[in-house]
Amino acid sequence: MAAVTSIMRAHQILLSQLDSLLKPYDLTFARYEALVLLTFSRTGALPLSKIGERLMVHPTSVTNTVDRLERSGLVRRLPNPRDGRGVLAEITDAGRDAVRQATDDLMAADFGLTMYDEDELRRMFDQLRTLRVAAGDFTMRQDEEHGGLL
Amino acid sequence: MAAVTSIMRAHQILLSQLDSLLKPYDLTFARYEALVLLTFSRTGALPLSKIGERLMVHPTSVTNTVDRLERSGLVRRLPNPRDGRGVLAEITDAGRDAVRQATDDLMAADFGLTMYDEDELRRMFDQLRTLRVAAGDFTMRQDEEHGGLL
DNA sequence: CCAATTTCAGCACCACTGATATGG
DNA sequence: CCCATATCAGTGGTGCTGAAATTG
Repeated sequence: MAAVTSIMRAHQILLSQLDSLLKPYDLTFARYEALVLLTFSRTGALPLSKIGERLMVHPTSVTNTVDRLERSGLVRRLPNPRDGRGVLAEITDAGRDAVRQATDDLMAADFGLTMYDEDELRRMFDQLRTLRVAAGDFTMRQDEEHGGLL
Repeated sequence: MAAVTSIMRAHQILLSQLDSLLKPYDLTFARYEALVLLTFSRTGALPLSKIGERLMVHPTSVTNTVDRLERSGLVRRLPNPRDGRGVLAEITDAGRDAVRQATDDLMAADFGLTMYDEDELRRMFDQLRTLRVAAGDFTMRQDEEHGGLL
């Protein structure tokens, strides 16, 4: 139970710090993750379905996230040329600028994890990986590089 | 960044599992935490302000949580005899029953952390403690025991 | 007069369900 | 005909802000 509470609180603390840092760019952490994913795709565009898979979010949530990004001009929707049912979200130049600046700010703040060194962060990742694997994370094919950022 | 993402996903995975387990009792994890806190207080009643401190949630969120618990009959509101401005949330018999059964279920499911042994869970708690301390968690006085559960 | 406690209205966000239109 | 993709409407939960009433 103590471990569960720790994860819940850690999430709460981190999210509030990151969202504060991202606010100037009209981004939330969820929207930032989606933008980063697009940045590291080969063509800067991905089907919404693929975004949902990678980020492990519900299809309706992807629609909502892309709506919000599109309204801010950071992304634009395109019909998927390889699937008439599908829609691509393509990052715009403004989107690339926003990601770049936001990432600079996040890195300057060590993603809110200044209190840990490299080894501790790696151990934390390794430990939580066990839980994520058990839940079916990490099961997608790595046919698109994303710089190991996600 | 990888560590941040891990914490976010771990939270997402755990919360969805725990909420599923708690649904039969008309509880969410947030409401369950509040009930547990009351269970381990001496008199079974606490001021809303203290609940907010302990759980690190906003005053308006405490009001909302207690509203929901009161509607389900798991808690009742009382005026605070030691502060005319204050309100106590007192756990009811139905509330104690719900906590007992819900806790049994959660323990049977190892709180969604079956894949870890005792040592790993302790290490995880210790590691995340650093972050929580930096954010001001753990700073309240321990004038009420809560069984080390929170 | 100022501060603390609680509540309320309202807003943003996330997760989900169920239904629907369209295309593979 | 069935399945996949995406969208929409709507619900519940959480987290906040700003304002108000009450009391210390």
